[in-house]
Amino acid sequence: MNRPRRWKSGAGRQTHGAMVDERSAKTYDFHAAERRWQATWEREALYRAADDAPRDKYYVLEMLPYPSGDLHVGHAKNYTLGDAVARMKRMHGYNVVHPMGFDAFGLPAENAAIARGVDPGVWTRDNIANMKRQLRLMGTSYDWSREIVTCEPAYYRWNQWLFLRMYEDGLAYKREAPVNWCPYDRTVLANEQVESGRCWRCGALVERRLLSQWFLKITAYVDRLLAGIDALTAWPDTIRAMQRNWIGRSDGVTVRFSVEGLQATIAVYTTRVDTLFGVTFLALAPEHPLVAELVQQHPAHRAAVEAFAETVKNQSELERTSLLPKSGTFTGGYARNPLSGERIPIWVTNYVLADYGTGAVMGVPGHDERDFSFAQVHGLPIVRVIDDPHAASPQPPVSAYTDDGRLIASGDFSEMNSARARTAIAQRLGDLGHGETTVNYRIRDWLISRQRYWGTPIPIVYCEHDGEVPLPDDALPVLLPPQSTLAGEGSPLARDAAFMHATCPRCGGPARRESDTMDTFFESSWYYLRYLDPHDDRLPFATARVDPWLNVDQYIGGAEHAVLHLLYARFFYKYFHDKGWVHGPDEPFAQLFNQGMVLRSGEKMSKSRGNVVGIDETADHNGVDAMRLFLLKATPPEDAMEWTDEGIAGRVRFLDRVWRACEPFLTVAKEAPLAVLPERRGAAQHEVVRAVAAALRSGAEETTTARFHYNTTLARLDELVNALTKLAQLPEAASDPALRYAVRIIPLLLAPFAPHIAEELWHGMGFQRSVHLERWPDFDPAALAVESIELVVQVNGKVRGRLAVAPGIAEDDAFALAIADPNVTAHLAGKPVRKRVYVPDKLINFVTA
RNA sequence: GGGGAAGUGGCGGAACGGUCUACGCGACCGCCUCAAAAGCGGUUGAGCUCACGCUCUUGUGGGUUCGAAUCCCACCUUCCCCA
Repeated sequence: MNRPRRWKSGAGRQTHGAMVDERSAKTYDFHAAERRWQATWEREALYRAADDAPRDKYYVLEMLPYPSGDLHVGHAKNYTLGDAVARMKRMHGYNVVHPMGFDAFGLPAENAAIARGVDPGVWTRDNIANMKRQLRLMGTSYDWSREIVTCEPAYYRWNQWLFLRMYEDGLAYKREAPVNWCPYDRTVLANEQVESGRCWRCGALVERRLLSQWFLKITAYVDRLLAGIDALTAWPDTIRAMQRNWIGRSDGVTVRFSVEGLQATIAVYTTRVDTLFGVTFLALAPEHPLVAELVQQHPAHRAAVEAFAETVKNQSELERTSLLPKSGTFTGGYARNPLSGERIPIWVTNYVLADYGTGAVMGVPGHDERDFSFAQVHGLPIVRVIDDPHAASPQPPVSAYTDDGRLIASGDFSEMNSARARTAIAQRLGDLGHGETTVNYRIRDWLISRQRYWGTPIPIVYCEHDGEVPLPDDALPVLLPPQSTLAGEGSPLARDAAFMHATCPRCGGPARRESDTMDTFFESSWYYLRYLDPHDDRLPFATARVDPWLNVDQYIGGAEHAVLHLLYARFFYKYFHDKGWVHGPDEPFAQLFNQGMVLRSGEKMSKSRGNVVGIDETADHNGVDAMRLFLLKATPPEDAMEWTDEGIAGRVRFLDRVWRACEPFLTVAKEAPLAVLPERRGAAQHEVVRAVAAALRSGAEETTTARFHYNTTLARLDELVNALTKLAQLPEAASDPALRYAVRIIPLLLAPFAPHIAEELWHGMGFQRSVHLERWPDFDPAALAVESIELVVQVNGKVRGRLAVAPGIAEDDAFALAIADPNVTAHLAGKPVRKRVYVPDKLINFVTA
């Protein structure tokens, strides 16, 4: 860890003592510089964001990390990008707030506690200490005075406070519902945390269980969440599309079927009401409330229906909706088609879910694939009511025809096209009182109950006399009891007698606490507001403190949170808006940037694959600046990049080249003026000054456009250092104004990307104040002007000549030169020129007949 | 099945209607050295040609245009999300 010098370049040191001394004086010692400057920045609180500063604000935020332990270079890519943006914005004069904290509740800590017998709090805080060390080691410019740790009572009490406000407003409620149960983590999961029927954390197949659970009513905001997506033009289209799909708005019709012998009707929701005349059965979820009445009416079917319901009960959503043949059984009951009057058998099936739509669907096997396969297995009739224009329908049909088309065998509606029929049939159903148009959403309320220990206790008690009672604010926080027994069946808190014992705030009688804790996504739904008022002990955040900073200008994180965190946070923010706790923009995150992963040998880095490249080793072997430069240089930041030993070595070499080119001239460079372009004595000087301007322009443009393709900016820096290396070899280089200008400005160009060597060079020139308090210089377009440009001459679109001409050459002169070019003349070969295209300073194109 | 993103030298990428391949990596040649490493300088898409040059080349095939990696259509492949 503390080896004083690096591992690869500057070779010979380890074997030839004389060379060590000779060369090391000239070689950049990144270890010493990086340690020294990190300590200095920390001591001077260089990155503290001032709340009262009058300058333009800029809030740059990286997604709150889970403190899982060691960071690797994949994490570093994310933080390096955010840090470069923050530094660049500071250099452009913005008052930047760039905070960091830890999403510290959650299952890994609890599972580690069970596996190794350590306290989850101790495990978490140890990890946080290590991660903070590593984040500092990376040279990041966080304002640590704003740090938050979500497992601390000073933070989670405000989760409880917010929960109580939502409870008062009817947005937090408890109900019994079939829920996703992960048998491995022994807790329920939100729908957003189930991926292809499996637990998002452990991959276990999720089961369905009927449990009483706490929900947040995100569906109350669904229209605003959907409409808001349109305004998020600075978000990646992929994320916007994913959120739209997840919300899943569909416009359809609710149809009510009367049931023979019962007063009740069965409501179904369909987007294909044009196929209503093709209904040959109704399919109910086994949990549908009418099932009990139907079996009472038809006792012969009771045993079969009840047995079926029992087998379905524990099936996962995946098993029910996509695997294997659909199963079901007849209830004995019949309904009537409200338009055709046809008699329709009522079945219970596994593929209809109780909590989606109405818990019942109309079975149209002629035009729906799942209905088709169900009808085939159970011998139900398959009727075509939409004409298939491509194929003469075989009888019986061999597949469902799911496209729109011309209606047939549909009474008055025959011959209409599907779109028109949907409107007409909805109208008729409305007139008859058998249905109406309905908007349906795929998204369901957010289930926040977790039957685990390491989370925010839900501030509710159950009183024998008053029932469910919310705690008053002055009873907060409800603290997590220490030393709970974590292993075993059921919720750890429920087994903690001392915790569970409570007093009813209403009647003073004995009460039992809620033993569920909150989903950790609750914490991360509002943390970015707490950063702006991190020590408030009266409110989660004060409106007057957060408003001036809102909203977040640039949010940076992985795409995996597209429908989890990013949807929840938007929901919370809209609620806060309604409460008047925040004002200003309608959305919390103005711009979103999804950075790509770091791969090793083509695979994602993970401990289980054993291909992790750690921060500590990389910092030790190559230096932090080299690591940052490689992460930014290899690809555009949104792309996945491959970590290679050759790639990082290339950046170590680059920094050595910077040092060798600049270090001998530091003492003479300090007084070089930056406001005016230096005298340029020859081509080498012109090239250096041009390269400076190109790098300045690139860095500024990538920042203001929020494209952040600093890979191209760093390419311009490579060119600058290449040019400077050449210039530095000329005699009398030390007195060259162009060289002094470049050496003076290079620390400023490096500052956002390689902050340590930038500071080392800057102080080497004799400046006392940090380079990170300096401005990004304006570039002078005059520096980009060249004496001679290459004008391309094409004949019929093919390059036939290149002319070296002065920029701004007159069109007539350019054509005269072009015509005189022997190769151009040869290709024109006396053919008449039909058209001449002229792009000034770029190209001429002769088009012949 | 639906939605989205992307296919450019040996490799990562640049260019996003005007010279295809900036910059880096790798490879090769030279200088320095007793030698090597490091460093510095140079070469590096393919084919044809003694050479001047010519032809081809941005997944494939069409289209628009004086001109297409870039815009449009179809297809192929890879990755991501939702079923």
